[in-house]
Amino acid sequence: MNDLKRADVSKIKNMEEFASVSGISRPTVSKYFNDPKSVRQSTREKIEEALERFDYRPNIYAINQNRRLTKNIGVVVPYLADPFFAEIARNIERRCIDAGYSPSLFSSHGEKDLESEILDTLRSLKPAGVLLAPLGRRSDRKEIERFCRDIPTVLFDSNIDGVGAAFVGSDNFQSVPMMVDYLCRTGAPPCFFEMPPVNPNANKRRDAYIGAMEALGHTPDVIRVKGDSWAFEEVGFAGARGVLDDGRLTTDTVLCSNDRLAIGFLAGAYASGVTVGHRGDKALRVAGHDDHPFSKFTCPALTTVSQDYDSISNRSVEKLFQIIEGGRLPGERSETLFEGKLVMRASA
Amino acid sequence: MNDLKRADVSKIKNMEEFASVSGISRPTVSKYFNDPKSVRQSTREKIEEALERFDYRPNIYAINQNRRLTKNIGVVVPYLADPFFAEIARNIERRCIDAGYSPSLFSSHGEKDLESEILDTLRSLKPAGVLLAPLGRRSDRKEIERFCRDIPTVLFDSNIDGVGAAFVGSDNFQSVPMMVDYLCRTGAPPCFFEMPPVNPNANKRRDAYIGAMEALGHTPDVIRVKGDSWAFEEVGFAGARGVLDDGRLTTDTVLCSNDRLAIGFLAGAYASGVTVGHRGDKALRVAGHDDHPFSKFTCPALTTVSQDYDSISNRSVEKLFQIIEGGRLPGERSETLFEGKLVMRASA
DNA sequence: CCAAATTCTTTACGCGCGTAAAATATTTGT
DNA sequence: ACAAATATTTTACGCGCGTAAAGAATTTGG
Repeated sequence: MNDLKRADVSKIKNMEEFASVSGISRPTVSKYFNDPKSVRQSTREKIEEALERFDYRPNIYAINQNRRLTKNIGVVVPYLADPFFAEIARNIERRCIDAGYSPSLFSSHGEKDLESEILDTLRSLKPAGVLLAPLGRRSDRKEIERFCRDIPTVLFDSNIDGVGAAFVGSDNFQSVPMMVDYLCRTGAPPCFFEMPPVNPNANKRRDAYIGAMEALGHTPDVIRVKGDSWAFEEVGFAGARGVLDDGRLTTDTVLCSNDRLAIGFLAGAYASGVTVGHRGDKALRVAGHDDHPFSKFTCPALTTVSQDYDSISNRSVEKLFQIIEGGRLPGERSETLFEGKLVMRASA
Repeated sequence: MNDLKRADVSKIKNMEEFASVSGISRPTVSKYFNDPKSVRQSTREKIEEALERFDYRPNIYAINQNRRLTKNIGVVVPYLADPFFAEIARNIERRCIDAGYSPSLFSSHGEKDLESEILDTLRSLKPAGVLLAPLGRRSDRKEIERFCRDIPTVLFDSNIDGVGAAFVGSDNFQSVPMMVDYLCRTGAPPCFFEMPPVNPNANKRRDAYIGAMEALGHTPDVIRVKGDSWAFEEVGFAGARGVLDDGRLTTDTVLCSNDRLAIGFLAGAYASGVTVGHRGDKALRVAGHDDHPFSKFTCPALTTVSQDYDSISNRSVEKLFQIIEGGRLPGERSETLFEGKLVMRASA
């Protein structure tokens, strides 16, 4: 009674106290918090009743110190200021929480050193698993390999051959040819507008473009502009102005290697007084790739290929849980590629 | 020697082992990790030398369990898919890391419940302090108040009167009148295009608009459109189409309550075939507020008021550190407002 | 109603580190 | 070179919880 009264005024400070006010032993309470279903129904009710009267949460530091494996999931994206990744991160976080894990979100901000730093930080978090969208070509491959050997890691968005337990992304060799095909059916064959590839997707898309054009009997025309930062819009803008003002374009149709580049391109075209749209009265057609959240709101709205955020994030998380809960069976490294869908808007 | 050899092959597993291989006692090593400058130079060198030979990092869970106060900083933004917040978060994270703290980033995703959940999670992280940009009107005020009583918290971007140790944001009553003044000098007085305010800034901006118009001898004209989600672009798009197609506009100049709304408005105007720009041959002038990272790339580029990301994030962090390191002196609740700068682009 | 199976309690130890106190060593100032 | 100031070592305890083992209590099945 004395204990109860004290606990009533001041807050519960540890599991011992909480166990006593709930009338259950501490080890059982501990078991409850690890998995509520692992204790008898009547016991569970007692605990949950106490949980309503007193607000107590186990100390996560003490928990994690003693568990072999924490319930933490690391989530790393290359660039959080890109709404594409923000959206995927959002999805992933929710899935993890729903599955009883604690996600921690990190952004490499396009910097190799920061990416490595983050991996180091993650190590000390002793996470159950990690979902990693690498920077790509900028990444320190060795570093990431080492990391993946120690901690179950699923790569997404940007692949690194043979690294990690699985890869989930989109199938550029399906989506790009589809877009090329569409553009050729509806007008002039496109040129391909790209910047120095900061990640492997960019390369694959170029190769896919070239293959698709050749398959259709057209000569590929790749235009590479300068700029290797993650400020894609800026690069696209400057590139467009350069290309347009110099009259370097041999076709009136431009396929950009991603939407952000296309958004910059559109702005550049506008600034140069070049009209864009799929209708005949416009000077140029411009298409992108990714269905970036803002692509709906460009002027004109951007024709693009949608990447299925939901599927990619869901599958990544599923894969990771399989590996974690399957007890780290090596199995084979799996690659899951989702197909893109053509999104026809006004720009092409 | 035996110890050394063992440590050489297998990795260092705790501070005890690391202390022995570095020839320093554990408590001193502990002191070093808390603050490298707190030990003698020669000792520090010995430790850092050992640190290069063996890669050891103290177990953060054990550290945080025993420290009265952790070195964690919580960072909460309302909506991470908004590049504005992504950018601020980036700045804040860097500052925290540089100051030797570990930031943890959370996004409320526009959901009240999630915001409260995050505060709960933060509590159990026992952070030294928290930087919180609240959802605003959607926030659970009581909940946030309780939180701020327990943990040193600096609010930013969106104020809640009297809550938290400090507020850092931008001065809407300076920036909006400045924009109104500019628009009136260069053309017709603007109407104000807004959505139901999800945060106090929206309200303040409307009031500032009304005040500024009256001060200039014009009749304010506030147009409110439907939609109370955080999908501002969508709301702006639909709102623009509605307003334009119905001919509800009484002026050719539109001031939007923020850039994201303006981006949607521009897309809507384009879709409705209404030209936008500051030059006389355009049908409409449109201005925004915030200097959103994408505002440079709209068509036409958006005239807006820049919020100084850097200053806001820096000052927020500074304030928090003052409070943390000043030993939680209550002091007075300070409010810091930064002035915006007019950014003249093509849209108005 | 009884034995078997399950679940709980008790007891006890350990995780890796912070931290305090007292003893010892090193540096500093003069 | 010596006393004072500072830094380090030793020793020891505790943080809050996971977890294991053994015995006591409860539930289950027939």
